[in-house]
Amino acid sequence: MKNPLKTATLGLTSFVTFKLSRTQNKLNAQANHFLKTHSDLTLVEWRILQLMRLFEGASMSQLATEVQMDKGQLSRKVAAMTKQGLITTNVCDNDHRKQDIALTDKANAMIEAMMPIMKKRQKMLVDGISSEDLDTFFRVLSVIDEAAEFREVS
Amino acid sequence: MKNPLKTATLGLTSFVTFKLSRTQNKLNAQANHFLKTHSDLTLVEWRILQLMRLFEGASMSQLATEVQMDKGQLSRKVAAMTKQGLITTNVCDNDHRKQDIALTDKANAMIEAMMPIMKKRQKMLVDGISSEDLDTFFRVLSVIDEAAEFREVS
DNA sequence: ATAAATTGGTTGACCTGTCAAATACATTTT
DNA sequence: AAAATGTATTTGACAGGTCAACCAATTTAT
Repeated sequence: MKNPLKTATLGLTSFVTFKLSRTQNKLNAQANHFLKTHSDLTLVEWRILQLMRLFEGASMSQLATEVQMDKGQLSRKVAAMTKQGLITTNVCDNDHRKQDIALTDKANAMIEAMMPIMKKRQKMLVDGISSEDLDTFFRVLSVIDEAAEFREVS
Repeated sequence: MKNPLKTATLGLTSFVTFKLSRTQNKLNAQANHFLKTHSDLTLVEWRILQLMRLFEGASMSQLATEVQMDKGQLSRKVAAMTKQGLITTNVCDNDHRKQDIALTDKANAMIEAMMPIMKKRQKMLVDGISSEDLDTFFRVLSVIDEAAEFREVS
């Protein structure tokens, strides 16, 4: 254990958010590492590609709200990725405000190349955790996720 | 439920990191909201104050490694917060590289004023979760936290 | 039909996060 | 004691994230 959760030894234990944030930072760093060593994609780009793959046909604002991502950031990233040849955009026929966005073959190839590694990583992360524990984990996480929407205390 | 975890309905279920990141974003937004409506502190500033309170006497680099925070960012923030009168810095007598940093009365007052609200928030987040489930949650989180350090798959 | 409100997307400004290089002091080696 | 190495902090550069203003197209209300 190179870098133990020393916070546990202090009063921080009760602070769910400290631990979550810490782990989250480490996970991001790890994901970035894998992407950098196996592709030219950044984490943000990878996430956008995944999103587009999973929510095929969704508009930009749909994607943005779907994963709690800023629409401005998404807009800029989509523009950049279009320039890189990963995405094609066309104004929607029905609604001229919307953009029809789609993955190019190049993007799909990148996804296919990277996917096995990222799947292995996901498996590795939860390796050794029983499925009951994992269920509980997700259930608790989802309760916290909902509670994170409250804007009033007490 | 204003903003359900729709990801659960897709193949994303298996992606621990997507959910964690999503929840983490929402938690940050919530913390920022509480801090903004009840104080003049940003989330980063709040975290630094907490750190200094809990790891009293620690050097900047100790604090930084302790919570996975960039030392550069910390350095800049400490400078800014010193200007705001929240922190005092003095070059350490023993080792002239180090800075002895300490909270001012103003900072301590801010912490005391804010603490009850933030504690209530933490309670609210885990309200209704049984202590067994919460234990499991933290245990699983800590396994993931360790696995996040691996830099090789398969 | 026209004004008002809403929605999808873009842009600017600014703060946060990350990485690497630079600086300055301290310790170890020779 | 000088050179090399290590450590604490600062600074620069740049990507990522957030907020708010903005424009254009569409829908709703009058």
